[in-house]
Amino acid sequence: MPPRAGSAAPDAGEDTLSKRRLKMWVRLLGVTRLAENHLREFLRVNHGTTLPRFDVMAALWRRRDGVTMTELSRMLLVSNGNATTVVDRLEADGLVRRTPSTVDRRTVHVALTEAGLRQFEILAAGHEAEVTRLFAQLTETELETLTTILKRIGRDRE
Amino acid sequence: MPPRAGSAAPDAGEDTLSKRRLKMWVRLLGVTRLAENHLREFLRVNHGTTLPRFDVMAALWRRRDGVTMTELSRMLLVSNGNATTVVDRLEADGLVRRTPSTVDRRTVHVALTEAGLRQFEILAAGHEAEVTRLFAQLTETELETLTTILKRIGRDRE
DNA sequence: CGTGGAAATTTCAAGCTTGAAAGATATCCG
DNA sequence: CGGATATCTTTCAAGCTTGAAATTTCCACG
Repeated sequence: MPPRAGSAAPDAGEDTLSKRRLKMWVRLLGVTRLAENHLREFLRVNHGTTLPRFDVMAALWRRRDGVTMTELSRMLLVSNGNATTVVDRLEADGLVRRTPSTVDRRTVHVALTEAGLRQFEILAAGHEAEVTRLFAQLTETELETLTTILKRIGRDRE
Repeated sequence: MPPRAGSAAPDAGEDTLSKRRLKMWVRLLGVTRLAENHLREFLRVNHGTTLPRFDVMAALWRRRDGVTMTELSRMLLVSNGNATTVVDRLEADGLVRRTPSTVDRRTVHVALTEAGLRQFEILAAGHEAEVTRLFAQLTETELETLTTILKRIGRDRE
């Protein structure tokens, strides 16, 4: 690999910018999968539940007065069919409730039940502790920097 | 929310450190899902393939002389059963090949076939371009910073 | 040499996920 | 009003994923 002659690159190694973006993405994916695997294991062993169920409950916790199925699937970045089946199971377990909308008969409002609310509060505490453990090695500065950059990426795409 | 009296926090808002870690994780997950959804769509529409298939092929590309099933599942951070089924399908399509190990009869070596190699080279070019587009808005500095922090997180956990 | 435990792979059931199609309802506009 | 178009949800087939069990093989140690 010959050094590019007239290049303005500040000698950050052999890689093109494109390759560096690719490597960053591979790392990003790796860190995310590692954390997801860890959290899945935690939820399974300590609470007998799963990541997708937790995600749905967390979304419904944030929007306490209820959301439509479409809103839910957009919040979670999953397909509408997926949202349906996870909500089906949670509903069967009495953790969420579907209520037909009165103003638009196409839509359904989904919300946590009392039982769902109580269970989520327990799950959330453990989950937060686990996330803290997972990222404990980050300094406050790194945390801020990371959050800032991630916000910038998400922009225009949410 | 009363400000904590003797706190040493540099007024970065109302959140505890723990909540900020949680929010960072939520952003991290969001950015990753967004990018994954985008890449899945790209592979499906432009190449008629899927993300897990691409991931397996990419791993086999990096380790050209072949890996065992266990190595493969560790590289991808997925279960061994999962690796088996994805490799099954790729093998049925003639893109990868299983070869029983001569030294350890429990293990199998998996590698890309010629056809798999050729296909992967095409996929990889498109994939890289797409990743570049996805993260185009990051400056070089941000890219370096992000990569450094992600490396630090991955450490001790890989 | 044998035996017991460890490691590699596959198999399987259950749940997750997507993308497309179908059915119901709403909205726009001529 | 009425028809075309769009939106919301569910359903379904196919593929993905996990975690546990079963099978085979290896290795350490008595």
